[in-house]
Amino acid sequence: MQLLLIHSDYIEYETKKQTPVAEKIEESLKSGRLEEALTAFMAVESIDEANPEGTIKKTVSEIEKVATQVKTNRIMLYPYAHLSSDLSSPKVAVQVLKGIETALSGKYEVKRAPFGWYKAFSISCKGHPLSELSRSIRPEETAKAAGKVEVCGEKEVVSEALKAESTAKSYWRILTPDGELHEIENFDLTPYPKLQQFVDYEISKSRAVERAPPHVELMRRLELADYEPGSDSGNMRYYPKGRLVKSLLENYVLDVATDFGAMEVETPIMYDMNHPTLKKYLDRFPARQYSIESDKRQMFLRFAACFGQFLINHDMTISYKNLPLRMIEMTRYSFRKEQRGELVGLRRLRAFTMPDMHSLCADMDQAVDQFKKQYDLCIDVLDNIGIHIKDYEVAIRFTRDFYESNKELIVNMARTVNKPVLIEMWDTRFFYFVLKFEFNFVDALAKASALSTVQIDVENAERYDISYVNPDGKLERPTVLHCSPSGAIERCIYALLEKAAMETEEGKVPMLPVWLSPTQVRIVPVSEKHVAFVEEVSQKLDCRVDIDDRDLSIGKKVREAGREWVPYVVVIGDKEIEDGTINVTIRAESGQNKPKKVQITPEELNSRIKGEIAGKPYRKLPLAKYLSVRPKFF
RNA sequence: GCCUCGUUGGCUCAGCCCGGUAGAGCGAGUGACUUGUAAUCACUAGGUCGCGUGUUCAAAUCACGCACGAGGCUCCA
Repeated sequence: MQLLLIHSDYIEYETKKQTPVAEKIEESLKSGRLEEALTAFMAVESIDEANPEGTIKKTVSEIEKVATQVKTNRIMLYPYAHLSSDLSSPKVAVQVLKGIETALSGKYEVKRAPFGWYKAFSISCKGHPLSELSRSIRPEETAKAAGKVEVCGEKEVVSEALKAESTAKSYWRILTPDGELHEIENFDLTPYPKLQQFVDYEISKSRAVERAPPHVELMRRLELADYEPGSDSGNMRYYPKGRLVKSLLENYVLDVATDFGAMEVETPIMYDMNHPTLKKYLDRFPARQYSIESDKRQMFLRFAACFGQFLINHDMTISYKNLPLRMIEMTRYSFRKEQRGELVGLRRLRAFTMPDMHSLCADMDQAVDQFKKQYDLCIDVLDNIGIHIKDYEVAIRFTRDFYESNKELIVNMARTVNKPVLIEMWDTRFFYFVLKFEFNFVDALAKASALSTVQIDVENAERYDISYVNPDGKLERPTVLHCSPSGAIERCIYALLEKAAMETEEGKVPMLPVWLSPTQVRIVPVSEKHVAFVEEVSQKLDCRVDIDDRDLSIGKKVREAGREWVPYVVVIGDKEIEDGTINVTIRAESGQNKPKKVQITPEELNSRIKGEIAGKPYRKLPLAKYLSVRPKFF
C-alpha cells in the first residue's frame, strides 16, 4: 500500500469517464468536496493481496495517526494508481478501500472517491511541515517471513531480516576465553582495536560506505575482476587471473567439505514463485530477489542453496543411520538484489559464489556436536586460504534458553580462538536459529563483513517437511545446520586484498598465498639469446611459470613482476647457464626496497614451492606462458 | 523522492572559473639498443570532449534539459 497524505484547505473531485475496472456507484458519489480535510491518495499493491485485512488495519492506523497530528476529523480517501508500479487486482483494491472507509467512518467524517474512474480534482495543500507525507505500508508477515528466510550464510544479506533484527531486543556482551561475560561498557577494548571497530560497526548498525575501499583498485590492477557496465550493478566480470583464483578457492572448499563427509550436489538457479512450499512467503517480498518472467510463470533467482537442498531432502528416504547427512553446493551464483548504495567491489555483490552446506542431525545433541566440528572446520578453512584468527573477529549469537543449557559449548568457542568475542543474546527467538556464529573480517575502512558462519536451524525441517526414520521406525524431524565454511568466495578474495593493502601500509610486501598466485614463478631472461635456456629451466618447475620475453629492460620487468605480486622472480643470464643455479627473489621474505635474493637450483625452488602448495588444488597457468603474446585487459 | 559530484583517446587525468578549431602520462604499434634486478631511447597511431537544445561570429568551456555513473540524505509502518 502506497499512501500520500495531504492536509488540505479543501479537496474536490468530479468523475469524468469510467475505465473497464470502474466500480458501480450512485449518482451522489460522482462528485465530492471536503473542507479542511486530510486527503489520503492511495494505491493498493499486489503485495497487499496476501493479507487485505492486515493492510486495512495498518493503513487505518497510519491515517488516524496523521489525522490526530494535523488535528482534523475529515478524511478524503482517493484511489490514485500512479503511486505504485505494482498494483493489486481491482477486486482487492476495492475491498481494501471499502474496508478502510468502514473502519474510519465511526470516528471521522469520511468521503471516498470512486475507484476506476477518470476524475478531475483540485486540492489546496496547506503547506505546513506535516501537510505532505508519504508512507509505504507492507504486510506484517513479510518482515516475519523474511526473517525466517534468511536461511544461509552471511548475516547481513537479507535486509528484511535485519529490520526485524533491529527491532529485536539484543543484549551485547564480550566473552573472554576464561568464560567471563562482560558488559561492553565495562570492558576495555583498547588492546583489541579490530574488535573495537567490529563492535562499533555491529551495534551502531551503520553500514554506509564513504569511499572506495583499497581492494577495488587492486582487483583491477591485478587483472582479477572488474565492474561490468553491461550488466546490473554488483555483477562482476572475472578476467583469467580472477577466474583462476576463484576456481582454486571454490575447489579447495569443495575438497575440504568432501573430506568432511559432505556430498556435492547441484540445484537450479531459478525457482517458481508459485511452488507450494516456496510460495507462502516468497511472493510476498519480491523486492530483495531478482524476479524474471518466463512465459507466463513468475520465477525468482535463488539467494542461497537452501531451497534446492531442502527440496531434495524432502524427497529423500533418510534413516537415522545416515545422520548426520551433509550436502554442499558451490552456488555459482547466489543472487541478492542488494540496495544500490550497499554494493562495493567484491565485498558486497548482487551475484556471488557461496559454498552452502547443510547438515541434517538426529537431535540437538548431534547438532551441537556437529556445530563444534564445523566451527573448527571453518577456522581451518580460512587459515588455509590465508585469513588467520588474528585477521577476523568472532561473533556468537544465541537465544537465552540455548545459552543456559549450552554454556560450556559457547565458552569453548572463545577458548578455541583464544581472544575476546562479541556476544549477542536474545530473550526470545526472532529467527529460525537458536545459535549461530560468524567470523567477521574488518577491513581497511573499519567495515565488517561476515565470512564463515554456522547456524543451528530449528524451523526449516518443519517448513520443508523433511524427516528421517528413527530406530523405532517412526518419522522424526531432524535439526538442520547451515554452514558456509569460507563465506562467499568473492568475499574471501576481498579479504585477502584488503589484508594485503593493510599490510602494505604497515611496510610489508603484499602478496597472495603461493597456491593462489596466478603466476607462481616469473622468469626474466637477461637477453633474447637466453630464452631457449629459460624455457628449459621452466620445464623443470612443476607450477605456474611464465617467461617475460618482452623487449624491455631487466629493471622494468622485475618491477612489473613485483607489481603483479609474483612470489618468485628468477633472472637468468650467462652466469646461470654456466653454473646451473638460478637467482631467485623471494617475495615472502623481502621487505619494501629490500629484496631477498638467493642462488639455488631449479630443483630446490621446485621442491620449496611443492611444499608450499601441498594439499591445495592446482590449476595450470590461465594465460600465455610468454608475456610478449599476452593481451592487456584494460 | 531529494541533494552533491562526475562523464575528455584502451587506462588515469589536465584544460572549463576569464569561450578562439584538444593536452599529458601510462598503455598500444614501429624502429634502435641485446640489455644483470623498482620505469632504455626515438618516432607513430588513436578523441565528432556522454546526448540534445539554446546563447554566440565562435562552445570541451556559458545556460537549460536528458541519460548514465559515484556518493550522501530521506524512506525502509
